[in-house]
Amino acid sequence: MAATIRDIRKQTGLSLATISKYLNGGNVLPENREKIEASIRDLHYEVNEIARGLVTNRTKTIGMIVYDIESMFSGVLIRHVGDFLRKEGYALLVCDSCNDEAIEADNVRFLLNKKVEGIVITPVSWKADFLLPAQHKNVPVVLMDRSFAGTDFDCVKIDNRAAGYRAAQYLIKRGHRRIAIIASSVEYTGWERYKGFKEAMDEQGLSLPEEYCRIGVHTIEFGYESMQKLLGLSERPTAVLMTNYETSLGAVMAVNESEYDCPDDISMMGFDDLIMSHVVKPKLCMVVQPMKEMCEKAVGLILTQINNPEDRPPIELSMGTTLRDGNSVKPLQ
Amino acid sequence: MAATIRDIRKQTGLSLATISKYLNGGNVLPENREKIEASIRDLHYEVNEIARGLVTNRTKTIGMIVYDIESMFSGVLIRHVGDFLRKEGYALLVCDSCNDEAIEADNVRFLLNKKVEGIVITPVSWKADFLLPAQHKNVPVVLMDRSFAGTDFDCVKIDNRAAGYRAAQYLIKRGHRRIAIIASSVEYTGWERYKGFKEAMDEQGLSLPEEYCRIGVHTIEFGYESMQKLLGLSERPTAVLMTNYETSLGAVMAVNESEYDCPDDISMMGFDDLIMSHVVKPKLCMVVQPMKEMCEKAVGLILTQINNPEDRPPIELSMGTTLRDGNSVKPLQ
DNA sequence: CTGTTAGCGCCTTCAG
DNA sequence: CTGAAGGCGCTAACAG
Repeated sequence: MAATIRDIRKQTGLSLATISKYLNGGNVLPENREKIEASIRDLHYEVNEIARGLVTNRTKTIGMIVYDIESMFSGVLIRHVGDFLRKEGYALLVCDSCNDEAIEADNVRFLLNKKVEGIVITPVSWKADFLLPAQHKNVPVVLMDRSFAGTDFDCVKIDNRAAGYRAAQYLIKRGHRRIAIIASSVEYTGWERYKGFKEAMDEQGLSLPEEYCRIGVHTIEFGYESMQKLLGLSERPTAVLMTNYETSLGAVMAVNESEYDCPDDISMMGFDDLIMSHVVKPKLCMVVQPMKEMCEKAVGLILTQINNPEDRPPIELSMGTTLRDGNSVKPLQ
Repeated sequence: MAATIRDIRKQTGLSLATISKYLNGGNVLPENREKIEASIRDLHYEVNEIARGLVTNRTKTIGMIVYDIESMFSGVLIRHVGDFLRKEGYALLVCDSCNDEAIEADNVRFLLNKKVEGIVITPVSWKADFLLPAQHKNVPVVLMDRSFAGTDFDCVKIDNRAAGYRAAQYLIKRGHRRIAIIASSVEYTGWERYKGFKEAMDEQGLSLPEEYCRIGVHTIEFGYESMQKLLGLSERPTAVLMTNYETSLGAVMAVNESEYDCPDDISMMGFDDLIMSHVVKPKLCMVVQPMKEMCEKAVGLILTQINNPEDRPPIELSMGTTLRDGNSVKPLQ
């Protein structure tokens, strides 16, 4: 079996306490220090984090629950959160909620059993009940991407409403009047973005006919179908806003397969600049979230909570989005 | 703090051993069983897996290392491996190699420190050196998707060479002679699939001009660029094989944006039926891997190794692929 | 079936 | 600065 500090004691003649102190960065006489180091090399000793965890009550592990691991958005989030955490010596335990609230609740219990020190989550549910067990055990939680009304949790997201609003404004300013939207009533983000969009339209006195308003779910399929439907209307919209990456991707595919040209026949505006943008023509105008920064903030928040367990009001970070120019929107008039 | 079995002892008057036995599914007198269960409910007791792990030397955690978490392939793998593992009470610790061999080697050490009971990995490296530490510690390893020459590890993958071969045959049988390929020299899978393809072409005495042979890397970008280049050739190929999901996606986009029509002007054959297929028109002919079954097998192998630590020769499972028909390949003549 | 007694590998007092 | 002793929460022999 693996070497323990007892083996080192045998080799060095020092006591367990001294060795432990060395391991934890305490002061040890130079000669003893050398003895220990030599022994560690000799025995290929490595600290048993499990045993350490039992006494310190720290596992150096964070749980991350994503709403759907098959979404590309989740992949990017996991990568960056994992990266930042690793730099701090933390591991990431990943759980997938499969867009299902019951599984999501299970995941929380599961991670709690694993004694994670904190949970970063992109929630499926629209209410916070399922996080109660974490609160009871004082396990820090950071919400990402989505949040709940009147929540008690730290949260990192963009101002989805403002993003939707600005996107609409962008199109309106360029002379568009018949604007359609592909959004979601299932995902919090899609719904908020829709509300911002609607607000801007209302302010300008622009009507949003029912058939321009494609509210469904944030999937490639839905983006694709919706765009097909929109293109098939007798009075086509002149511009369409897609409220997330998947719907953007689906919509672009539908247009490219159609007889219509973007931006000549129809203007498009998307969300979330993931891999797609390097590939798609015309270059899509889109609302871009600072994904990496969001992950950095989320990791910062969770570590702060872990290291300073004092009670403080929850921090809600609303990150700014960028409107990235492209040539998928044609100025009218 | 959280309740321990000592608290239960206090409430029930039973001994630690009895309670422990109950917790581990042993036989306990009905009345004692009830007492314990009542106490557990009362105290909200939950087993401390850390403490348990310290004595049993089992963490009930498996590490999974993916070559690139931003690839959609990885997302699907993680989902299914995670699902099957959860059913067995195991957690999944996910690491991302970012397509980088150094990070990959780090990941192995990291997981070993976390005392995972096994490692499932889609490797980046083409040689097994970096897995030596796991072998030394007798930590089971299962390779997925890719493997090494003369390896000592259990492995679940498809016969990539045969898949490439059959895909080529499919096109040749339908009268295609000028066939191009978009493959990879970086990824093991792409390279193997290319070799199978080449073999079929050679057997039929069909030439593969250099400009038809686009060997690069398995990304959307590369698939996109490559298809553009192929479409721009004075003597266009009549069919193109893309050797993975990302390149398939990129190639489809390039064709749809071009002046050419699939399958009238160019036939296409892809790999890996992920989300895309529900959306893309024309329905792409593709080589389909049994992803879910592969994950199930991988989990089976790792659990077998864990539960029967006897030495046995490595098992290499080669799963069959399906050629899914579509209408992206036009029969010539 | 139940209870007692030792540890698992490590950290943390407290004396020295 | 170092050593001895006790304990983190649980399981694994043994006895009874």
